[in-house]
Amino acid sequence: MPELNVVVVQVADRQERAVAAGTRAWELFADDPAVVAARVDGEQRDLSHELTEGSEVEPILVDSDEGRAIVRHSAAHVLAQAVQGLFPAARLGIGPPIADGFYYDFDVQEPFKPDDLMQIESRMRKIVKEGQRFSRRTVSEGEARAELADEPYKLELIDLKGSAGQSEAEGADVEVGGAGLSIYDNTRRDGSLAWKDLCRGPHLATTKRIPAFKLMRSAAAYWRGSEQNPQLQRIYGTAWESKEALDAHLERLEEASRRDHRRLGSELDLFSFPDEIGSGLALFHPKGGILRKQMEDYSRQRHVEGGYEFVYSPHISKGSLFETSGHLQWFAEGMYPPLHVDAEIAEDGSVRKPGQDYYLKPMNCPFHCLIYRSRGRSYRELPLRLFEFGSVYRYEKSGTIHGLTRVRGMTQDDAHIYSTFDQLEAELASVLTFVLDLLRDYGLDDFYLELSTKDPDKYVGTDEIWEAATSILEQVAKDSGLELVPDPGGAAFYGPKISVQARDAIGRTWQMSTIQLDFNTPERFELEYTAADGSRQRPIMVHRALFGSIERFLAVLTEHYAGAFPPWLAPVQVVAIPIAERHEEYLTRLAAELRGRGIRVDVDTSDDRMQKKIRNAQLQKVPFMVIAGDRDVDEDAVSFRYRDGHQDNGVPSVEAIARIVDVVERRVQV
RNA sequence: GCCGGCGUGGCGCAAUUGGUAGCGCAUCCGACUUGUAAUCGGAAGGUUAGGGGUUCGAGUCCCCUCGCCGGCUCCA
Repeated sequence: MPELNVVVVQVADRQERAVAAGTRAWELFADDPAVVAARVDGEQRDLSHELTEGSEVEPILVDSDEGRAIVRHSAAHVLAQAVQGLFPAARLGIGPPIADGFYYDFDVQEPFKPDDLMQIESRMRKIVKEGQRFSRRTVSEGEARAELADEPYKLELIDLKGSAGQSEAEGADVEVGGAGLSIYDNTRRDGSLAWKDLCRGPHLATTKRIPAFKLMRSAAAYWRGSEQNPQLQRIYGTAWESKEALDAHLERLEEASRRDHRRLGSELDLFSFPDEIGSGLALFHPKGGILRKQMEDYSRQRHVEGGYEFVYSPHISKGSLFETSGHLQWFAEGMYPPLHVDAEIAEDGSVRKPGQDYYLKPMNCPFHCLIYRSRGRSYRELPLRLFEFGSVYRYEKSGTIHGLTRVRGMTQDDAHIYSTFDQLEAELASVLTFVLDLLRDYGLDDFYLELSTKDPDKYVGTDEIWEAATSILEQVAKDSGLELVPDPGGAAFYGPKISVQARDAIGRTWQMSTIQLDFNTPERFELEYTAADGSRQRPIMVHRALFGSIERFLAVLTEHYAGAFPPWLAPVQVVAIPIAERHEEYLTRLAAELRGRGIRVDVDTSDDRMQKKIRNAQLQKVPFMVIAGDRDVDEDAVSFRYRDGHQDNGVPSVEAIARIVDVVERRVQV
């Protein structure tokens, strides 16, 4: 029997082996159920892949990112088979693996209903049980077209592939990526064909190897991601390497929903969105107001220290300002429509005065530019840092509004820095440090950076300035020591940017701060400064917002802390709980002292039972409960109870006050 | 904006095949004062998001509007 030499790469070692010709990848791994596919010479392959001389073969384990993607991709095929079984008229879109799961898009007459999902899922379970084999065969374009004649969307994908262009549809490369075309057959144990799909693979050996999955929801999605295209019905599912991993994922989702700031916002009485006001417009209640004020006060203090100057600008302006800035030309649909004022119509209906259009401002920068331009500027004044908590209004599409994270009215902690090119590097470095320090003070400390660079099809300014500015940004980002993720082509047309992404307590990432260079706006506003040599120069403008918007930042903090804010931010820092009515006076005196030290404290003098008061404070996630009964009063002490339920009894009141004040001043979490 | 789902007192929920709206918490009143997550009793509170229609009869069925939720698209 002819032999081959192959290299088997296990986790910790490489070993050369001679195997019989015709050996398939799975044979190297003794049919280990944890191995779902193989990496052969750098390419992901099915376990049934036939090895060739010199192949380097590495197992892909089910609990790796690649392994889970293969499980999910296979689950997507099972989903599609189940759907076409139940709804033979359903035409296939694409069905890729995604973070935490998979989806498949279908063109169907009737959108799926919740009951349909249950039916589909149970049919999927049958298919999994059947243990259908996934087998790959390569086909010519003509063969593929013939076999998929009934699947117009697949044919379109083949067209796209043929027409040189990379397919832009997310996930489409999963169907037709790589060199040739391949079709995956699902065959039953008796060898009959159950289903097939155009697909690059790889897949699991059989459907039975899908360890755990669940359908999550259905929703419409535009074909190939474009609003111009028809909508298909998408079914989302999740799939994992084990039942335990699936359960853990579902538990994470529940945890996320327990932390949902919209829910906590009403439970903790922080804010609301009354229908009477309008979509995406929030009302901050007193407790939310305290949080917001704390955030703003501390931010202001840091900005003073950082050399920013504070400015204010109105919420509305004549349209001409936004013509100068370019907003009306490019982003009018993102702005509230104008208020038309001052028009006068004569008796005979003729226009005596045409009137003016005023707009709610969607950004603060035009105003700051006018402040810059209000008089001649010298290079000695630069960098000039203008800061404002500026409230802006954007007419976001109705379907995109989401709690405090996507609103129509928001307040940005916005600043614009006008700088010479020579100052740029030092200024950007200090801004980035400033940003990260501030975010850390609010308890976020796990970051990475994203560098968005020029979109070659859409930009203003010279290539030289883009290159120079981009390399400065990159240098600054690298010097921070943080992970840097490139975002090629992601820049706005007017300049590159760095954005700071923060991971929260349960590992989700949020885009927080952005530091954005702008070569365009100074031009449009004809901003200048007089340089040392007397020449007129144009400053470079930097837009930066640290919180992004206060509303959004509050939402992120709420979810990060699950509503249990660190004491310095907590709306109520201390609840004093008397065990009986006769202890109220003692606690009232203590509370007065705390209040004198700037602590937000309530004494619960309601006629509830003390246990009930503890429960209420606990549900409100108050950081400190100080409880006093006879023993404490006698000893001039209090008993602490913390949010985690642990207690510390008989603490002398002087020490108790010091402890609370200390934690608040140090801005630490308890 | 698009597709789908949902919309019952402040909040969370219930109302068999369409038969005339209930419960818990919160609120108010009264009693009780009790060492670490819910004391007891009573009262008040809803033209079932709004409008139109079908029906002897609509919270339940149909249409429109508004809002919310989940995705898609968008996010200067």
